[in-house]
Amino acid sequence: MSNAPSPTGDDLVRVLASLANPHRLRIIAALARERAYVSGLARQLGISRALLQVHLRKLAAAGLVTASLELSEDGKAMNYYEVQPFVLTLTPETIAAAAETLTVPDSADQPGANR
Amino acid sequence: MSNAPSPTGDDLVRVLASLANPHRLRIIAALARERAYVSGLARQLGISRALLQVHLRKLAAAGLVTASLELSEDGKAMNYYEVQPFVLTLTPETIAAAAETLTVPDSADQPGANR
DNA sequence: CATACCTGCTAACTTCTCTTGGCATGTGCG
DNA sequence: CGCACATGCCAAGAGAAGTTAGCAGGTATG
Repeated sequence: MSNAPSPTGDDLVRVLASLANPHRLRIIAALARERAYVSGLARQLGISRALLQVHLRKLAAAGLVTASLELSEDGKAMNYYEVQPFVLTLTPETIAAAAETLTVPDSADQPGANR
Repeated sequence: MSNAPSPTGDDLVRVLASLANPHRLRIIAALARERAYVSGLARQLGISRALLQVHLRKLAAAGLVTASLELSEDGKAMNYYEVQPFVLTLTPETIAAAAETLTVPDSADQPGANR
C-alpha cells in the first residue's frame, strides 16, 4: 500500500515536536553535513553544552539522530552524533491517516508514556 | 531546482509547531475529510469551542487552514474552515536548507515578529 | 420574550519547554 | 598536580503553550 514509514500518530507528534525548534533544525543541518561530538558541535553552533544535550536528547528520542561513544586518539571519550536518514511527507492525507492512530487523551493509562 | 515551496526556516518552524499537537492533527484530519464550521467541528472532535478556536487560529497562522465566514440558510453566521492543500517533505537535506534561512536569535529586533 | 443556535474575546490557571549555571567525573600533557 | 577538554546530570527560573469558564453579541423559532 504505502512505501512510507507511516508512523504512529503519537510518533508523528513526537517527531514534529522535535523538529519544531530553531536550534534543533540547526543541529540537524549541522549533523547532515557531518557527524560531530557534543562539545565541538556546541561551539560550532554557539550554544552551551547543556542546552545542546537537551536538544540532542529530544532529537534522539524522536529517532532522528543517534549517538555513538568513541575514544579519540588521545584517549578522550567523544560522543559522536549523526543524523538518521529519514523522509517524512506531510500532506493533509498523510496527517489524516496518522491522526487515526492517535492515543486518546482519555483517562490515565499509558504505563510507559507517563504524564 | 526544487518544485517544493521551500519555506523560510522560520516558516518551517511555525508549520511544524502548528502540527506538533494531537488536537491540531485531528483538526487537520477532520477538515481534510470536509470543511466544517467551528461549533460543529468542536462537537465532532469533542472539545470546547474556545479550545478549538485557539488551535484553528494557530493552524491558520501557519497557513494550513483558512476560514470563510458564510451565512446559513436560516441566517446564522457560520465560520467555515478548510485545509489548504500542502505537501511538505522533510529530510535532513530539506531541513538543512531551511535552517540556512533561520532568523538569528541574536539581539532584539524583528519589529513584526514580536514574541 | 425565552430558547437555541452561531460567533468571538479575555482573564486566569496549570502545565510544558527552554535555558542557564553549577557540580562531578575522567584522561592527557607540561 | 593543575590546566585543558570531554562527558554527564540536576536544580531552578523565565517564558510559552494549552485549557477552562464566563461574558457579550447576533439571528431565527416557538
